[in-house]
Amino acid sequence: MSLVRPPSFRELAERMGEAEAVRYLLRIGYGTMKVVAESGLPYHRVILYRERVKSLKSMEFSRLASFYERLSGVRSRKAKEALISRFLSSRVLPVDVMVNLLTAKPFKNLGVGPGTIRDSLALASRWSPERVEALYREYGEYGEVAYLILRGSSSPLTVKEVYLSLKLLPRLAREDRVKVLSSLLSTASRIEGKYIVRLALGDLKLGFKENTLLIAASKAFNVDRQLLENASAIKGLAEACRLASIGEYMLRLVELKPGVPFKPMLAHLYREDKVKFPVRVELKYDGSRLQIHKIGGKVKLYTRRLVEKSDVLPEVVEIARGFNADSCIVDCEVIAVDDKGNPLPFQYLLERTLPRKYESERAEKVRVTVKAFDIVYHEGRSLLSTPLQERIPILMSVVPKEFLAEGETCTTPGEVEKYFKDAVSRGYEGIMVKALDSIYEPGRRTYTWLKLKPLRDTIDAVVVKAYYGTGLRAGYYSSLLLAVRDPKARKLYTIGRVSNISEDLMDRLKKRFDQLIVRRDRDGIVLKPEVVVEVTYMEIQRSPEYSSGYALRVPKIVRVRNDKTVGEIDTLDKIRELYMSQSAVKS
DNA sequence: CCTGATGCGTC
DNA sequence: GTCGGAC
DNA sequence: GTCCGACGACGCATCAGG
Repeated sequence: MSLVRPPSFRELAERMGEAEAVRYLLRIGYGTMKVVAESGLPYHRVILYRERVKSLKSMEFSRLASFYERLSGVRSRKAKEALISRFLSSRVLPVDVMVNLLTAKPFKNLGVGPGTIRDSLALASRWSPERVEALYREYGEYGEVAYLILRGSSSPLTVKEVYLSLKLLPRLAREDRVKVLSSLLSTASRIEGKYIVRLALGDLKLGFKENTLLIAASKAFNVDRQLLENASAIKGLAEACRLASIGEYMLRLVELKPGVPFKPMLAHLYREDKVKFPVRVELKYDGSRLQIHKIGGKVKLYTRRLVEKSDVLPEVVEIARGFNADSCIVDCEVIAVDDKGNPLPFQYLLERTLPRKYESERAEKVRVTVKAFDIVYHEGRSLLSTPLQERIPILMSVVPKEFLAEGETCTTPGEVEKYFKDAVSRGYEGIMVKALDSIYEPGRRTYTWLKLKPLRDTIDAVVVKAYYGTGLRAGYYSSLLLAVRDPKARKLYTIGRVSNISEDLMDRLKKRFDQLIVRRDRDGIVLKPEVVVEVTYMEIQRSPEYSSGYALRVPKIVRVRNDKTVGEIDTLDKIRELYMSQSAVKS
């Protein structure tokens, strides 16, 4: 038996530092959990060291958390702007990091949602997951729940430690994600816990988003707002702010170039008083936005949120190879089509655009094509400030006719009306109306682009369940499950949920619903079918989810029908008919 | 191996 | 994708 | 007018659990 006591973790850490000590133990064959036990360090920190993070030194996370608190404490946007502006000017951290910590954007795809948070909080607080979830229902948000149930420790976390731990999550199995999160939460103070939860969910609930931050940054660094906006659409907000902090001249250097995706320009809903003649009207195709970048033989495709789809849609890459330009960026809609080239319902398209990998069987089942409607870069030249009327001829010279969105010029309301009616009768989603003198403003929603859609039929349906709201809607029933009747089977069949309910109406409905409760379940109250509502929608889809076999896409409440009883609501047969009449127009 | 829960991104 | 609501 | 928060449907990806 050896008389030499092996060195304790303390001694090792003093000799070589915490990180090295952990790695030493791992090297000599200790498992992660054994290192945790031996060192007394929190699990997340051991994992970080295991992943070769050298130092965790940086600003204390508690300082950031109290800044978050101050921000959420002030109500007016002006005040928030001022606080953010001062924070950014302070440069306590690199500017892009500060921006990221305010938008939580880097924490958007961690594979963490309410379920993971519930389990992590349960583990950290030793409450049961059921009780944690019950609190969530009451408060509508997990940050507050964390604040309520964590015991709170005073061990100082650093910003870097939290940042890196969260960024690590996607690479871990779910079980380990829960362990890392709960380790962070056990180490944190209660306020810190609240914001760790919110960061992990990618939503800080500070009452502002990118636009407010952008204005604050333009003030903090004294740069032109338009310039910053433009740079942000191309480089992302964090990078644009970093450039702004160096100097306005850096923003001027940011230019569109093929291969670098940018946020596409968006349209407002049509309003008659917003139309500026002459306009270009175009068919509105029911597909997904797609940016085609071409540079020499290389083609890159990006979605609206800048997700690259080049490998998933090889047909589109092939189409782009045929464009009559060496370099260009074309804005278009990708749609699903049948063998004859006729548009298919949106559902089909999802089977092609959602997968992350290309599979030939899928491609054979659902074909896709594109309908291009704009060009923003051509042979080395940005066309962002070139008016639409000049971009269109360039587009037409680059893109073969079959891949162009159908459109024409209108100079009077009558012509627009005629074009619209024709588009609807041909089964299209509606039309776009664009001012001919408009420039292309990346990332902005402007009134120079308008989308006009037809009013659809309405359906009278009965409310069979009401769901608890979350966040600001906690305590209300903010969404309603609807059903139609089948007179033959004498049964009700669900057709989906609807949620655009004003606070006023929610109050009134709550009183009625509370009289009709059949039973409560985990996410809402099941009701005696009595309250009738009239709803409208964009489209009826086949549904695997609802018992009717159909669901409403983009459903909207029109009004509550106090004059109708369950016996008088619409029937399943009518839903079937409406569905059939849709597909009939399309083919 | 299948199924359900969860998360994500499209509209 | 939509809507309601605050500012 | 602008911005934000709270919501709808779908299908795919991933993973835990039977």
